[in-house]
Amino acid sequence: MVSNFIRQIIEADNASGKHGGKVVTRFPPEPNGFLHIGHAKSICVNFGIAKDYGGVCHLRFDDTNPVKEDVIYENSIKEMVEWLGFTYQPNLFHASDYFDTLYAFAEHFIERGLAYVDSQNAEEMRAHRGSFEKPGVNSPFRDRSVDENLTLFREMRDGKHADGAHVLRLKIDMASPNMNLRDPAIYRIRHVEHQRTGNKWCVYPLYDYTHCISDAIERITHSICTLEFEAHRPLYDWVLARLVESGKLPSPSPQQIEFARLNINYTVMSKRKLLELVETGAVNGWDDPRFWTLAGLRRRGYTPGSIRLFAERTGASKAHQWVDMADLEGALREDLDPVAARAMVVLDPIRVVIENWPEGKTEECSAPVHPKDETRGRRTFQFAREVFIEREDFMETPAKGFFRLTPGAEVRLRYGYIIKCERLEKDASGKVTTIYASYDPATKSGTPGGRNVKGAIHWVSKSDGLQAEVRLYDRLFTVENPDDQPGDYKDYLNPNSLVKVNAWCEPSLRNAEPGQSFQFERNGYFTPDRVESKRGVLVFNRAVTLKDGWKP
RNA sequence: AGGGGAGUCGCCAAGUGGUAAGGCACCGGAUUUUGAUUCCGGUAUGCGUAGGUUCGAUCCCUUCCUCCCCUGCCA
Repeated sequence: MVSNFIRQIIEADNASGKHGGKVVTRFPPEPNGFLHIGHAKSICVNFGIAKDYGGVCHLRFDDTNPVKEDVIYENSIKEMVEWLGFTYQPNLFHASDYFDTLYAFAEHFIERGLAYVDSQNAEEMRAHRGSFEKPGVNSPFRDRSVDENLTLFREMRDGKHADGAHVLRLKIDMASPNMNLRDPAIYRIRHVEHQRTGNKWCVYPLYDYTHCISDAIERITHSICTLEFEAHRPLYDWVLARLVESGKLPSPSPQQIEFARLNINYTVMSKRKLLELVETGAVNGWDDPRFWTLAGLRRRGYTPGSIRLFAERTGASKAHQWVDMADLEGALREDLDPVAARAMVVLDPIRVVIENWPEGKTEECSAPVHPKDETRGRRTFQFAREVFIEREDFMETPAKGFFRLTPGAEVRLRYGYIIKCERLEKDASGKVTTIYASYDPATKSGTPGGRNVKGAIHWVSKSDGLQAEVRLYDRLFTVENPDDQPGDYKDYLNPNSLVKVNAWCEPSLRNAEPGQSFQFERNGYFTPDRVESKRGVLVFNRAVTLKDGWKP
């Protein structure tokens, strides 16, 4: 386990007995969108740390803004957390579980003269907030009496005022250099039905006020979030300190710790841009396999283990991360290589006719399901007169170092026979349409003492091969950081990010199901598309290519 | 009257006063009927910059530079 600054804080707290050795973290998504790889990182950090220190991690939906939130997002988020391999039961919570307490605490702040109802509109509040260089000025409503504040706040709660008419603010310091401390709003009026509390409330608490109190109620020990909340920490601490000093909340309070969010090159991650790409049809839905949403990654063939490995490798720090897409791909290869069943699939077929093989004859060949695990058994397929090989495994005029099929030369059809290219047939444009070859009957794969050649390529015979659609994905954008380019980020979409091909597959793939991962030998890792692949109509997604060490 | 953070190999990332871990990538070499995997070996006289303190500095002090975040009744 790699050390990082968060673990150091926890270990120091455990050593001093600050929380009695307990570690309780939380993953607090707002149910207003789908999870992406950045959230996965946060999930792995929070659940991972809890697990490593014998603690628990809560899943808490930050559902304080009913105008933006929806249960469909909540369900999707739960599904993805589970898919990643983490268990949140019985620690599933909602900020809305605490609305009663939050409200009572708000009255408590009013009674202590630490909160007031402000009747300025949003524009006036903004104008009075000042700027980075200039202090703000107090609201004309700042000195309302406790009774007046209480009365007004209760009226707000009781639906006597329109949206935006008033807001409840903490009375801190309008001159603070930290904008978050310039009398932050903590309650606003929203006559909107809430997905969980229905029409019980028409005032809803804001994030800064809600989050810290929710953490404290759940006895979270370490509240891990991203860097942009650093400037909110003084407010987080201020609210809890006031509640602790009046005995409303226990001590010690949770500690907010911020780490750098994850960025990955050749993609965009903001909710707004993801939504725009979906709505403009640049991609096909939230689970498009080119998206780094978790739904997209899953559909593409990424495994939970690969994402956990990736999260572990990228670590947690306060320096801004800009991680190579290749690192995620590497983690997938590493996760899949030891377990993925192998199969031969020709993605870009070229016909080969073996002229000295009798018409109509077939012969069984076999190969291990996994080359390093014979207990997984073997798969079988036919050798026949007519087979398909990969177009890129043939070169009419071979480049230096090319040791696959070439005119007059030999190559092994993996698990089958050695063949020799005798002559070619081309169409009008010069494209090779058929390779005529001969085979050497003494070279069947596995023949003791048999001769061998340098090259071995994959193939599928026409006699028992299956046809399938295979979707080849590439990076969604052509530049490392689409957000940092002149013009619109959408100008940099990769027009070749999806290429569909008709492939020939060995028969063992007949019953392939979504959720299964296969290594198509010498090509990459593929999975049946969970939406469109069916028995008899196979559709595979390429999750990632194999590493290719060949350079001409 | 601004405040808060960050800068260690191509990408991540430990170390925080005793002479630069590790991973990924990359480069060699071995094995290989996947140009994959696996296995061996290699890769920062250097820690944003310039000074200072010290026997000794990535670490402490000072200067400067670069980047990120903060003025929602979003989270």
